[in-house]
Amino acid sequence: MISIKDIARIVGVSPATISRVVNNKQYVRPEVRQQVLAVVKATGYVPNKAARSMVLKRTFTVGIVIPDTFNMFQRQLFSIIEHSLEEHGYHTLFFFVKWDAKSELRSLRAIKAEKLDGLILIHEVNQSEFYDYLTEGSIPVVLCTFDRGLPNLCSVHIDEEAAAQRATEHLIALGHRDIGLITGMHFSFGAQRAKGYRAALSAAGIALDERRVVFVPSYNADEGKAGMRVLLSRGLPLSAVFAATDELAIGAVRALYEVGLAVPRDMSIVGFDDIDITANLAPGLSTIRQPIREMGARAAQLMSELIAGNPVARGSTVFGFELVARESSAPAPFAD
Amino acid sequence: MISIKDIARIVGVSPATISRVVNNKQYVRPEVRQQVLAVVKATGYVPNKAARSMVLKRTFTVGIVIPDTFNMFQRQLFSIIEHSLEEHGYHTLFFFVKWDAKSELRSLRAIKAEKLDGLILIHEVNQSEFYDYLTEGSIPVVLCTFDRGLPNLCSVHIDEEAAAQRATEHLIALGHRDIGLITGMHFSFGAQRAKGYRAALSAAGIALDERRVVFVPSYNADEGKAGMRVLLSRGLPLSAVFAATDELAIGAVRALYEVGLAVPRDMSIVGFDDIDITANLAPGLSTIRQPIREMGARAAQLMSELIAGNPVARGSTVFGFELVARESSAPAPFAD
DNA sequence: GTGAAAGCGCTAACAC
DNA sequence: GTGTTAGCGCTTTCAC
Repeated sequence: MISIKDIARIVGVSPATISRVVNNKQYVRPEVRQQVLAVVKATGYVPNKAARSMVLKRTFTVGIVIPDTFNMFQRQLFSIIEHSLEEHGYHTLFFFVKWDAKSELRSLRAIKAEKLDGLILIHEVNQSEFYDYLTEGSIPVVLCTFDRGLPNLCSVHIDEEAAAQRATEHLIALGHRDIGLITGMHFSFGAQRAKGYRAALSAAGIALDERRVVFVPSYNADEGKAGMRVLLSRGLPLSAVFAATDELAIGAVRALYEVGLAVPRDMSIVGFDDIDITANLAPGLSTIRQPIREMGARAAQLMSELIAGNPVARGSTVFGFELVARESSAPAPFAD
Repeated sequence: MISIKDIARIVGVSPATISRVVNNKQYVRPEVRQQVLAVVKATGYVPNKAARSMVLKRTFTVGIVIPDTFNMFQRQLFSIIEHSLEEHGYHTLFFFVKWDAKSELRSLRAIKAEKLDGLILIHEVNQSEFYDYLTEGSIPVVLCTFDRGLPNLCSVHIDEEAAAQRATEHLIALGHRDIGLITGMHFSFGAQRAKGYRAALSAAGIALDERRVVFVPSYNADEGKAGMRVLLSRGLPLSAVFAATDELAIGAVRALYEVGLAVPRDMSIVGFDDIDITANLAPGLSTIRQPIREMGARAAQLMSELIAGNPVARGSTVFGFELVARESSAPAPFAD
């Protein structure tokens, strides 16, 4: 591999001069600069990042911790963050972590070894050892789409509970009273969205029946299908279901389809997240839109400020959400 | 940041000994080894990867080049590759590249700077400068889901044309004669799948009408919707459409829904890839299944062999495919 | 078994 | 303006 010394030898100057040119520093005669640039181009020389980061003690790389089985919302989000970070001059290194202690600790080790400039979490880890590392201040940290009440960390998210309440209220406003909930275990948003659902029913004076609530292990379409089957099997009146993610909603619609029920004719469905695909389903899925672009861009920007050492307000940045009513939710039968 | 010297000082031995322990080398007294391990654990010491890779001239990192706007198939694929690579002891660094020369060249620079142990491409780049780098042999390379007839590179893919032909034949076997095609520009698979479609029609003695073929700029649902609208606007008889990806198919179904047409009652649709979501749509999408797990695992395994310097057969590894018939394709009206 | 020393590729003082 | 030097954190001979 061609190194800075090789270039120096070819041009007939010292490595220091090459370094100055490559890093756009002053104090190089224009002619020399041109010569160096020419040789760099001809040889395809690119400075070794490892060597560079060793002396600079900066890696220009920020880590992104995401769930091993990231869903479409998270996929969109991390694409956005990656792009924003790139605009701020940072590379991105992904750490896929599973929902178990071993995986978290292994990732933590890897993260430490990389000597990253910063870390963005899209995945809620659980190990206290992990949080100790995050809060000890050795690295700038931004939590994205959740917070944990850690006051000295920056986080970017929406009001999950209020949003879920809004989704449920939408169904109530359409005249539905027998409203089910499919949500997931793990990750605090699953419980927060359940809380919003309960709050909406309660505010509308609808008695909460826990048999209309299903917690599934994960947030994908397969689980949504399974969850809807459980709901149907309980035999209670049910005219609408709020699913805690769009993917759960998609699976729920599928379960209905398999038993010959149509959406929204026989059942209204509302999802959550407004992932790309929802608008293109048939019927289009009513859902809660998170301002994903703005959230991702803000996370990247906060990170960049944090790394630069600029003063940044710690704590939560709470974004607004929006109900997007599409075809999957319709007035309840016999609604007055 | 705590370094090997710190550990050495604490334990009261030399850095060399610490290195031996950390890397599981021989020639360390058991007692000393235990002591070192204890201090490593207590301090949370993790060797600096940059320093390590500088002396070893290995980074234990393989790059994955993926399209900036990766689709769900590619998302599944790179998750699989990432996991497999991890099992082989490698980290993964992603390079998102756009379909333009500037982006490709920028990524190429970044790739060179990282001094990666290997590179897997899920994205077909175009710049000859990029291919020069890939073929010059300075780094192990595996192409995944495509090949470019570069005999000295390893590639893993299916027979795109045969698979597309199979998809089209499925529609023909259901009695369809007026079959449209929606496919994309860029990436050779778009053209290969179009070729398979044409071959199937031709083999069945169905005259090819180019007005039933639409090339859209990209492979997502929005484009599928746009493509279907174009097809409908041309006013030709049409009872079935083959979409070159599942996402295109999803958009096509949506376009039909918006004008009050139902699948498969009014139109049969076949997609391609068998992404996760297709089985959970309503109706489920008939499609071509690529053996994505096997392909991803093989790509990772080839890479690992290549890095180890083991002899590996260069050229293409061609995997089989499978037609998955679900509800979106049904017999043609008036089929005999 | 263990330590001292060299060196990986680069940047940043500090001379000149 | 430019070169010399030291050193980032690590591994690896080579003495001992």
